Amino acid sequence: MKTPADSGFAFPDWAYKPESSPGSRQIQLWHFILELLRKEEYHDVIAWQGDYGEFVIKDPDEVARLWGARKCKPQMNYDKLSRALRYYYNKRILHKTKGKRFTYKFNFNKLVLVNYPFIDMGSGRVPQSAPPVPTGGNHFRFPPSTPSEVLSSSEELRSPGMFSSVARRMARGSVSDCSDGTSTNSELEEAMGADERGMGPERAYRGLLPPRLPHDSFFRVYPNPAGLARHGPRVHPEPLSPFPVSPLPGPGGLLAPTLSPALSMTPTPHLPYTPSPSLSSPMLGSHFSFNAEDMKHYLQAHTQSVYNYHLSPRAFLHYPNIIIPQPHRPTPEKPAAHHLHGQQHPSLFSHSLGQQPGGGEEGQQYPSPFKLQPPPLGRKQRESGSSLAASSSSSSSSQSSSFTGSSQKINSALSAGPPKIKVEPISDIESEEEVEVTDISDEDELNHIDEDDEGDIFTRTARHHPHHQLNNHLRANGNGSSHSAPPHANPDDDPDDDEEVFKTPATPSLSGGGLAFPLIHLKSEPGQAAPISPGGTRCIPLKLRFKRRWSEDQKMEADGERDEAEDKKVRANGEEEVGGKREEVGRRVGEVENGGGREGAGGVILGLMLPPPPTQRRASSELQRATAQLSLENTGC
DNA sequence: GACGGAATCC
DNA sequence: GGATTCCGTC
Repeated sequence: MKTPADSGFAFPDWAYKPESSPGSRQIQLWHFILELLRKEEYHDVIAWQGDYGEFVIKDPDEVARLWGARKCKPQMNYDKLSRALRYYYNKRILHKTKGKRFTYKFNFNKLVLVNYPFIDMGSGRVPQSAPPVPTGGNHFRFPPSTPSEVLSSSEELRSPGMFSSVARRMARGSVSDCSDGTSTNSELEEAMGADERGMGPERAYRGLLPPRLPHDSFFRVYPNPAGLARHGPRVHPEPLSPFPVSPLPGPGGLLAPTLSPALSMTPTPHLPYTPSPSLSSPMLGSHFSFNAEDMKHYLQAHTQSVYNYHLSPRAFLHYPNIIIPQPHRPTPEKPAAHHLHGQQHPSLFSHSLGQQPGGGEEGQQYPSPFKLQPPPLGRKQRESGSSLAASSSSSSSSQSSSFTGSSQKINSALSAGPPKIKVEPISDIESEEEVEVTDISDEDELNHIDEDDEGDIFTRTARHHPHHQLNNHLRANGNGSSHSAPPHANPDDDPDDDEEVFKTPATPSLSGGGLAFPLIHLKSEPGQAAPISPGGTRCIPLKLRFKRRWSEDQKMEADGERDEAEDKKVRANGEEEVGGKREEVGRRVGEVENGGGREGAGGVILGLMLPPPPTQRRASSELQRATAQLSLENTGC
């Protein structure tokens, strides 16, 4: 059982970060930890112990030394290393086992979802050291509800040794170019068996993968488009529940997936198990058994759900061409239409999901079957009432392009009154306790998804996105399309943002595909004409929009000119107050001019400020000038 | 020992 | 971005 070297657990090449490439010093600490953990040579230094995924650093100094050697940081010590480990807390990669010294616990679920988002599901290799399937055959059993239900403490079972190939590869890639002669990697290399050394990466990994099933079969969406979301972990603990499972295959190897550790390392009833933020909560009260076919479906759904709701936005930065459905929600009762079938629009997935530098063929090989879907509406957002409805109703547009942290700034600028949306760093928003859902969906079946431990990263980051805000504002002003204004209307001079929004393929038209909502084109090719929304409304250039507003306000101001004299008298008494307002407005204008709002955030800010109250007419004038200037700067729509 | 902020490096 | 380094706090 515990023969990691023989397990053959294979990750596809794309699963390996370039940091893991041979000679790279950029190996991440958690990689390294796993690397050590799989080596029996280092079991006196660090070893799996305790609950599943839990390990103890038996010799902190030595681990630090090894790490330092690996990173060519001779000054490394446990204090520094532990600091690095603590940074993993927020990332949910790791957490501390309270009360146990030097004991940490991997959150493989998060670890893999973030770092191995496109784990190959077509490989025929299965981790033999994965948690066992008690019943064998094609059936899987979910972990016990509570740790107390399992008493077995087999070290072997605890140890997620299916990382063997990963670690093997990491070991291969961990050859340090340090010349101090203390390279940990040399030790690790030596620790590897001859068979491992003899097998090149191509054979050891890539060779294991094909033949693969096409993605459209692997990631085929269920007949019920909403089925994915309907099988949430807590409300409907059904086979599609998006929590990890032990994907051991049946004799026929129906699944035969090369699963992410998150999936494969799920504890079984034999394993002691302590709920962890992301592993346990969906499992609570779940005790299932189902066949491999169900498992396959689940895995498909799970994988897709990862992309819909759970994946770290960072992972998406590598997949710039994803098209995000832009739900138009005149009738919130149509959430099912959000779930698109990948095979229906294969062109949508023509973009590459591969992220391996220099390995573009991988991405071409595996076009994305995923599209982001509007996350469900959370309780808090639902309860927030209609005041937020306008914002929520267009949140779907925001999700399409808001994998940036910059939206937080915008959100704060937009927030008037008590914030209804809690904006947190990405690293913090995955907290199960902190999940706040903002979506346009009213369908309860969807809502529990966002209560997953994985959190709804996209949801929260997306809904604050300036694109969304601007679109929302434009709609509110009646200037925009009845549908979401394409983000083309947004000035986006920030090249950084360009990297963080999904790019739209040349053939993005899903509008004719029977979708109940139009797609939002997150980014168009340079020079591309403003798209026509499915409703037929052409994008109104921001410049023109500002111009209109400018004209209106000019007219209004001219009308109010007659009152100016009287106003001055009043102002003479209230100069201080008005000045304060002017200062405030000026400050906000300054934010715009200073680029305080990216991606058209200025328009958003301005939009919320308009029309100004009569007492701020002068400030409005300044604002208008700033607006005009801004509009001139924003040439594109 | 553990935690996390802050500055800094790469 | 992912550490590394330093440090104050508990």
